[in-house]
Parts: sequence; structure tokens; C-alpha cells
Amino acid sequence: MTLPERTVERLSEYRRSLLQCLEEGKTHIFSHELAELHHNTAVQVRRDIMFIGYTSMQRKGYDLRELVDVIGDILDSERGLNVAVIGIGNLGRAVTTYFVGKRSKLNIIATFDVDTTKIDRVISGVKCYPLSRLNEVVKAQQISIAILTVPADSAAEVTAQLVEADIKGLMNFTTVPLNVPPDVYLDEFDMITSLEKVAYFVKSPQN
Amino acid sequence: MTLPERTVERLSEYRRSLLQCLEEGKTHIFSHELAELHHNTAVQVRRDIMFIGYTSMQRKGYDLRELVDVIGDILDSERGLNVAVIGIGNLGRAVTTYFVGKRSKLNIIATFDVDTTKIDRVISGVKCYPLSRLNEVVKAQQISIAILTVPADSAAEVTAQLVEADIKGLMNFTTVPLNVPPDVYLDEFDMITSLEKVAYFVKSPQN
DNA sequence: TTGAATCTGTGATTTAATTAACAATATTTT
DNA sequence: AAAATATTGTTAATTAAATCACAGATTCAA
Repeated sequence: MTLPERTVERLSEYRRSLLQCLEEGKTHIFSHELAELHHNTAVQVRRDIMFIGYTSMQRKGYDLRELVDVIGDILDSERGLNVAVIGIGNLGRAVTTYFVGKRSKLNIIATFDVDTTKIDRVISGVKCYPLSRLNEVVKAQQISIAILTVPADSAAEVTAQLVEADIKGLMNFTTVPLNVPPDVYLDEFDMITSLEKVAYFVKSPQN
Repeated sequence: MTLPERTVERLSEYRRSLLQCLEEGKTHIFSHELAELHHNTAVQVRRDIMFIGYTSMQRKGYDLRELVDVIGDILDSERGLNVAVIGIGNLGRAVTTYFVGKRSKLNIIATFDVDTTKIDRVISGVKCYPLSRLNEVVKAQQISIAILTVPADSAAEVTAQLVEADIKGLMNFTTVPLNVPPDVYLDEFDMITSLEKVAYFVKSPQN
């Protein structure tokens, strides 16, 4: 059974709120409380939680600790996954510093760049390798996910190299639509498109 | 009539490919060609184009120039919209440099930060103001869209100030879910969630 | 301890988005 | 100029996601 994409996203978001609540000393939470923290409905929350097969103490709300663990069972992979950031410009640095230190099963363990002045520099505790060693390092360190933050004109080529190195998932921050084989999971985030969408709905409100 | 959200996104993406094709000297494009450039189907492309009411020279494909213009009529607002970036860390700088210079009806005309050492510095030609002047500057410069790249712990407060300053659209890059009144269009991009989603589908491929 | 209130879990329904199917039309081939 | 081919525009069907509606379970109040 595989979960709906949107449910996966929301579970990730829920988890962070739940951890936050735990830190604040809470032990249980109602579906409508969790719904209010994100902007959605109590039914949606319950439906999402139903998907992962967790059931609460009736009438007490969900047990925070238990729910966090169940979400972890679903989202995290046992031994964690290794991640590389490709391209250490502003964006690459932002992403890297962002992730490092977050308790997480996703370990950013390498960054890459063509700029030789960056080689061997350490960004937030992560070493920067020359792009020429991509294949070698990805394989040696068993990196399965890459975050692509290179300039648009090198995106296609780097992607080909990543596929060659047998990467399994790719988060694309460039504005170039990438082609990867069907067994590579690809998620694209395109800032220009996002902003143009915001602009459109600002211009023509829908309700 | 307001377009489906996904269609708006795709139109923005199409436009960039179309401009690219124009530069390469092409004059027409078939739906299946455009589909192949993005990863979707010819039907989807035709459906999207149908929504905006453009019809092609039958059998010749779409006229690039015309289609670009029609998409512009839909997506762009006449006089353009003014945009501010709030928070000039790595991410804020990345976003700013990213946009500046792109021919576009979206003008990043101000950035803001608390860090007083950044004040009055110019990032990619855009001036940085102290966060304390947010309300004043947003109103004076008629800024209608804000890109939020501040640290998580100040996100809620800054958002309240933006709403106060009558912002119309908000692109949230922090991992904090924001609350805005219904007339403010909100788009959230959460890196952690995106990456966790990639990890999930890497772990459990769906097909 | 009965009754009212509250919250969950889920089947049924609705809405949104995508895909299939195909008629209409222009172009090319013979 | 007839037949074959390629491409669009759109109706209908399908799939995916969100919402409604309500039974069941637990707690609280009297």
C-alpha cells in the first residue's frame, strides 16, 4: 500500500508540529487542534492518520509520542538515507545549513561544486567535493538522494551524471525540467513558477 | 473564470520553454513537443491551452509568439507587481539574485532584515531596509507580494506585520505554517517536507 | 446511571484533475 | 483530387483528493 502524495506531505508537516507540542509538555492532541495548526480540517487529519493505521485513545485525542513514532515508521527508512547537495551557491548553502543538525533520518553527507575554490571547504560541517568526483563519491558513500542547486545551464548534464551514479531520488531546484528514468523519483520546485502563481492569484482572487 | 491552480503553474513553465524555443529561432510548436519538454502529455498541454482560449493554426502547431503573449495576458498584470524579500540570509539572497534581471512583470524592489549590518547594503541591485520600516516601505512602494525567508522563530510575527501592511500574496519558505486572512494568497514551500517526501518515495516506489 | 456532549473512524458523496476517445480540419502523398 | 496522415479541440470517462455525514465509543454532568 502506498500513501497519497499529499498525505505524505502532510504527515511530514504534522510530525514537526507534534514534536513541537511534545517539547511544550503536551501529551495528547485532538484532530481539530492539529488541523488548526496547519490550515486544514479535522476530517483531513483523521483521514491521513487513518491511512497510516494508527488509532487513538478514544476521546483523549492522539498520543503525541505514539503518533510521532508511527509517522516515523512510515516516513523514515530504518538506517536513514544519505543526501548530497549539488551546487554550493547561495541556494545550496541555504539548503545545507538548513538541514544540518535537524534530527532526521536524512543525512547530508556531501556537497559538490565545480568552483575549485570551494573544494574541500566545509559548509556547515559537510565537505565539498569537486563535481568531477560525483560518480565516485556518490557510489562510495551510498548517496541515494541529490538536491540539485546548480545553475540552469548545467542542470541537464549533472542530472545525467547523477542518474549514471544510480541516484534514487532527486529534488530539483533549477528551473530546467529534467528527464530521469521512471525508477528515479523526481520532485521539482520552481521558484519562478511559484511566484508567478502567487502573482496570478493576487491579481485574480478566486473566491 | 479562474484557472485551475495546476494549470497556472504549467502555463508559467510552458512560457519559459516557449521563450527558449523562440530564441532558438523556432516559430511554431506542437502540443506533443511542448509536452515532451515538460513531463506531461500532449492532451494535458492542449487542455491547458484550451483553458486560456487560444487556438492554433490547425495542423501547424501553436504560434510561439502568439502563445507567449496570450500566456502573458493571463499571468502578468498590466503594470507589474512589486515584490519584497524578507530576510536576507542565504536563502533570501538566493531568491533575490535569482529573480533580478529575469525579464518579468515581477519586480523585487526591496529586501528587509533585522541584522543592522545588512541595512542599506545592496543585494543584486536591491536595497535592504531595516525590518522596523517594513510597514512604511511596503505601503510607500506599493509592494503586494512578499517572499518570506526569515528564521522560523520570527516567521509568525513578521507575517502579522505583513498582513498589517496589507500585503496581498505571500510565498512562505519557512517551515512554520502561517495564518493569514482569506484574502491573502498564501503559497508555502517547505524544504523539509519536500525532501521527506522524496525519501518516502525512494524507500517505497509506487509503481 | 441516564442523558447529553464530544471526538474518532469510515462509508458515501462531491469536487478537482487527468486521461481517453474521437470528430473536425488541415496537410501531404499518390 | 482522392486517400492517407497528422494534429487540434472537446466531450466523456476515469482517477485522485477532499468533504460530508453519521455510527460508535468515551467522558462528563446531573
